[in-house]
Amino acid sequence: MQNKPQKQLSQFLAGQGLRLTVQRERILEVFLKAKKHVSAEDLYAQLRKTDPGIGYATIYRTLKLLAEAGLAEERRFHDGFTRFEYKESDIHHDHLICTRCGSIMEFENERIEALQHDVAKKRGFQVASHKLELYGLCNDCLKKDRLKNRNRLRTRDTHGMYLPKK
Amino acid sequence: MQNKPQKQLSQFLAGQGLRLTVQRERILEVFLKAKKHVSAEDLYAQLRKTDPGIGYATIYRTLKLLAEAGLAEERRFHDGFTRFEYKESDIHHDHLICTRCGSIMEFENERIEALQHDVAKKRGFQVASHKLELYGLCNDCLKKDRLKNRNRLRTRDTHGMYLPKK
DNA sequence: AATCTTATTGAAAATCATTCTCAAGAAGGA
DNA sequence: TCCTTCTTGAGAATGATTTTCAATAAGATT
Repeated sequence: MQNKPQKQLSQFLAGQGLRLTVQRERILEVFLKAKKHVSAEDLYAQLRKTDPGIGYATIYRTLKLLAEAGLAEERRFHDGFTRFEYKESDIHHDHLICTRCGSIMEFENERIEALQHDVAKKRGFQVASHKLELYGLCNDCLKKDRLKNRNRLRTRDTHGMYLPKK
Repeated sequence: MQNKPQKQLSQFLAGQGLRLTVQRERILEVFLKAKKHVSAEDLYAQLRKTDPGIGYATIYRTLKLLAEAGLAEERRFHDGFTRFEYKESDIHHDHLICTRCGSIMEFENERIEALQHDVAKKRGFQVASHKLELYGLCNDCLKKDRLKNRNRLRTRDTHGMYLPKK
């Protein structure tokens, strides 16, 4: 069961009259090992360590292929470039994105999905896919903020005024 | 009350030590008249009819200003470019986007918003803003599909096979 | 294994929306 | 009117992604 994605790719390629190349195998391999939400740049940086000859174009092309093969999903958040995510199953999930540290968390909520369909139905709209992203501050960043505030409190003077830094 | 947006802009500019120019006035005017979700290109096309001298850069710059002044909101859907929408109030709304004809509809649903906050709270995440987009087929496009299918049924032969086109 | 066809690759050029640069032109205060 | 500083328009620059094209490699055929 370990090489299911590989099989899925080669079957897709065969079905389309396309060829399985070393580059495609390597890109898939690194893509699977990578953390979620990888950009083409991430993959390029990772791949050039082991496959120095590989080009940007090939990575972009292969990523697109993986998406067509159902192995990857294309995501665009608000930082200007496209990220890809391994698609393990058909379970859809949404994202929480920290605007300070850039971390991305996932969640799923069937009640939200149900309400979305209600809204659409009311308008005669047939939903094919959706995108829900919550932007804000993650727990870690909030913690750091609280720490900073606590320190600030400690450096007030006797009148309760903040002392100048340093 | 008709020129509230104009006032809002000039107050914003004054507050920032910026200047109210004819270009800015014209762009705001056309922006307000335009349909929702205008791109810089839309505005450029519209403006060049009456103000042929105006440049792309000025439009982009002004649109950004309008956003800072709280008059416009920047939106990025999945067609590659940025659209701006007049912000009439603080009521947030989400979008239904037809992937065939490109039409964009709006909706608001407080129950969805409430659930979003629940999800975030559970992770210690502080939501500042969010984005919810439903992609699919709008009522009109679905109607057209149904029509097409009906015609197709009528042109089957006596064995129930579809007849070749034309 | 040798051959042939056609997909694939890498490098560099092209794209395209958006941003920046900079000299010339306006706003608005003195 | 003069002066300072902001703004403008044209075109160059940016930067992620695509395309081009000649060289290379997959995989089918012999």
